[in-house]
Amino acid sequence: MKTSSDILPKRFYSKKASELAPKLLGKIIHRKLGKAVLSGMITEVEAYEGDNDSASHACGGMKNKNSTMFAVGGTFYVYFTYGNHHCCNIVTGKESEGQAVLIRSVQPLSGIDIMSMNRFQRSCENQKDMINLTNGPGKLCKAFAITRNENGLDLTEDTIWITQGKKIPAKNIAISKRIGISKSIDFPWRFTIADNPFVSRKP
DNA sequence: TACTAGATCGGCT
DNA sequence: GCCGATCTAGTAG
Repeated sequence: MKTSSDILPKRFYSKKASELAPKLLGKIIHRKLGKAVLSGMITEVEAYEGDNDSASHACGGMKNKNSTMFAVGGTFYVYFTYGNHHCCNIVTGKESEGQAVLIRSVQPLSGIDIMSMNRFQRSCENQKDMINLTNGPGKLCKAFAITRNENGLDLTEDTIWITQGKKIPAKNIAISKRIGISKSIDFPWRFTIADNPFVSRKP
């Protein structure tokens, strides 16, 4: 069991989104749910910056919907899209910069039965179910029971927090173009752990 | 296995 | 109205 000293400090999040994103790979995200704690290793992320990034929610300035994205680095930003999907982001940089890293996939580590019930209303039966549990932004939010109620949380507090986890060597990080957007699609700001099956799509 | 379309709803035009 | 940082089921090959 991790201790609180492993929680990544606020200053860890003070970098630009595109610099921080690869460093988040291999980190462990934890989410307290009642008496249980769900956790998973981050395997896939995408960076979204404010300026020069027309795909970012922050592009065009602060609005009601995206105001959390302009919070200080280390804040959790959750938004709702396509009718029934939530996506979760980690805000980076300084306050009012509007940068964030989208978490696209994690590898389930603990609380797997609870995640599976959240998503399938049944237990995982095989490896395929395990992968399908959290290999996409909407999927992992459902498995972790993340909704807009969690928007704006501080990632150094004890509801949702991130710990050091495993260090991923640079050569095991695959870089590719972002997925699922129609603007600024050429930015190489998608980072995945090479050879890890828990990603939404191979680069 | 690969591609296509429908679901579904909050916020912006 | 329309569109979206998605997912799933369905059809074709």
